Formats: sequence, structure tokens, C-alpha cells
Amino acid sequence: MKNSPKRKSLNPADWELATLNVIAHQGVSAVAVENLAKELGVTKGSFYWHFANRKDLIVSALKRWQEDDRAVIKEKIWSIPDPHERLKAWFSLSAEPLQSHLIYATLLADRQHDFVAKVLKEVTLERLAYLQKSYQGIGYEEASAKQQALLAYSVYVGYLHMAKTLHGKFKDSENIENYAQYVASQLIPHSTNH
Amino acid sequence: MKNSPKRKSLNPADWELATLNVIAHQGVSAVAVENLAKELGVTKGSFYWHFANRKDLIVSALKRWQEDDRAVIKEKIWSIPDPHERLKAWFSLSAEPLQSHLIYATLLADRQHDFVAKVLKEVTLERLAYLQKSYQGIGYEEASAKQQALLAYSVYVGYLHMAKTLHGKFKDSENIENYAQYVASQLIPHSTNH
DNA sequence: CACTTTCCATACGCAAGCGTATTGACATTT
DNA sequence: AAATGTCAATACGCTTGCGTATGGAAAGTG
Repeated sequence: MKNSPKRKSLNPADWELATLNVIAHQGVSAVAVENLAKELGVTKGSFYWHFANRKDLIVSALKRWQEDDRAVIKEKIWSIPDPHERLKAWFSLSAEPLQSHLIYATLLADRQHDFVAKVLKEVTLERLAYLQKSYQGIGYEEASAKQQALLAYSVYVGYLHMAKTLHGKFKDSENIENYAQYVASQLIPHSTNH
Repeated sequence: MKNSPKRKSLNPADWELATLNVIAHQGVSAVAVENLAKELGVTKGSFYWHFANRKDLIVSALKRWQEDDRAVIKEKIWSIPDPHERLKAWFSLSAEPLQSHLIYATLLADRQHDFVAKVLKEVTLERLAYLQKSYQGIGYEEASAKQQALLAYSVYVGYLHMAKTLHGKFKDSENIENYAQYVASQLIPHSTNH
């Protein structure tokens, strides 16, 4: 995991990415500047040149994650015009092993920190709004679309945790693609308009 | 939150319950013996008489939680003979604001610690097995009952997190009972045998 | 009343981890 | 070449929190 031999100077992005990596696998509380420094092949002295303090780093990293994630979803999901296909794409993407999912799941854990809770709430509400819109697009009225979006999103969140918690018992015995198909079939009513 | 004026001697159970309380609201990593001691009106000296170390305390507390939770669910859910009613009761219980739910949700977060992961996996597999059995009881064949159980359980887990993440925006605007009803209607097929 | 158990207080050592201060190496600019 | 800016190393202080050592009070027990 070390750096390439010929090291150029580090920039904030390097620290942020390394931070997101730690968050994804060990949570926010495991973010330690001295460890990160070691991982990046430098010492604390470097860190405090780029960032004011630890919180500054984490907030910056989360901001980066939020923006990147928003961009990906915008491009891969919300760009799809047909709401039915869009929902299918959503469930499909949910099953992909992206680091972004890992981070989201971990943040759900670390929401004790207020700055985490803030980002989390924003992202969640944003996604729920889009899901709701999609369901409205296939014929649900506003209130029921809201409920259905919440249900669908809960499945997503639950899936993330199950995948981690069950570890082997899950990925191996059940075929993930299979399961994703099943979930979609249960949560997306069969196309009504074509 | 202090103790009653006339304090009797503390026993391990007192420490375990206080620990579970902290876990429910702030997570495993927030369990600090000196804080617990202060909360219980004593000092560390007392703690290390009852427990070998911090990990010992947490493991004991989790064991207690696991046993208590198993007992409650066994009594309130698995005692119901009709599988259809049993599933309804499950979703109903899931929406109740029990501390046990809080703890479960928090443990999902703190599964970085191997001893947490262990308990978590046990509990989850146990619950999944029972859910699967219930679905088989209403006519699902084994494989699809397994998938459906996983789906239903994911909704439960997702719900726990949504409730926390969305905070006000959830409990207020939407009626929880309403939502629970809706979820049940989506995840339990209408009774086929009566 | 002695004596032992049980429970707790006090004081200490120690490691992890944040943040600061200072100095230095290298590159860029003037 | 000198001066400045950029990035990093080293050393230090400080807090939190775990675990240990030891002594003491209260309650039971003979």
C-alpha cells in the first residue's frame, strides 16, 4: 500500500483519498493523522501544512465523497429518462461493490459526530427525493411514492449492512446478481405504460 | 441519572446495563470505564474488582443483550403459531422504539471489533432463519423464502438507520404506524389459506 | 471481638494521539 | 546567487483513557 518510490509532493487530495479509504474500512474514529502520514510515507509535519486539524481533514474528505458520489449517481442514474429503467438501474448500482457504498454504510455508523450526521442527512434526503420522483414517474401519487421510496431506500441500506455482517454466508451461497434481480422485481411494479 | 441516595453495592449487572445504555446511544467506542464509574457514582477501583478489563465488560454486556433480546423475541414473536400472524407481529415489533433496536443498529456500526462482529453475525443469522421459516410456513419454498427473509430483514435494518438518520423529518411528517402497515402489506403476501 | 470478604478510593505508570514549534531541504523566483 | 515559498522531519507538550498497586472501610463470620 506504500507509495511509488519516486514521491512527488503530496497535496490535500492525497490525504483526503487516504482518509476515505480508512473511513470505508474502519470508520471515522479510526482516522489518525499519524497513521495516515505513515501510510503516505511522510510524517505529521506534512499533514499540518495542508490541513488545520483532524476535523478539517475529515470534513474535507467527506465533502469530496459527497460530491463525487453525487456526480456518479447523477451520471449513471438520473440521466436515464425513463423512470422505470431508472429504478432498475438504481437497484443494479446498489449491488455493485463500490467504495462509495462502503463509505455510506460506515457513515451511518459514525453519525454520532455532528458533521457526519450533517452530510449523511443531506445525501439521504437527496436520494430519497430522486427515488420518490422516479416512483411518481411510473404512476405513484406523491404520498405513496414517498413511502415506496423510503421502503426501497431502506432495502438499499439494509443490504449494505447485511453484506458486511454476513460476510461469507452471503456473497457465496446466494448469488448477488440473483438477489438484486429479485429485489427489483419486488419493489418495482411491472411496467404499466409499455 | 445518578443512583438512589442509599447505594447498595454494585454488581456486574449494573455495569453491564450502564454499558448497554452507552452503546445504544453512542456506540461501543464510547464505552469508557471511568465515565461509567462516574455515572454509577463510584470510581475505577470498583470496576476492576468486577471485571478483568474493558473488553471483558463489553463482551459481557453484549452477551446479556443477546440473551435478553432472544428471550423477548422468542416470547413475543416465535410463540405465535400462525406464520402469517407471526410475520405481522415481527414487522410490528420492528417499529417499536425498543432499546434493543438501538443497540442492534449501533452494533452494525461497530462491527470493526471482532467480538462485536461475532455477536452480530449470530443474532442476524438466527433471526434470518426464523424469518425464513415463517415465510416457508405461508407457502414459500425454501430458496425463495430465504430471499424474501433477507429482503424483509434488510428493510428492518434499513428502517433502523433511516429513523436515526432522518431524525425529525421522519417521525414527524410520516406516521410510523402508517409506514409499518405499508411495509407489512408490501412484504407479506395476503393470506392464502384463510 | 478478632478476622476475613467484599467493595471501593487514591495514586501512579503508561501508551495513543492531537496539535505546536522549530528547523531544514528543495524548488522557484528575482 | 540570494531570497522566498513549498513541503516535510524532529521534538515537545498535553489530554484521554486503560490498567495496576495498594490501602481502607463496611459487612459478614467465627
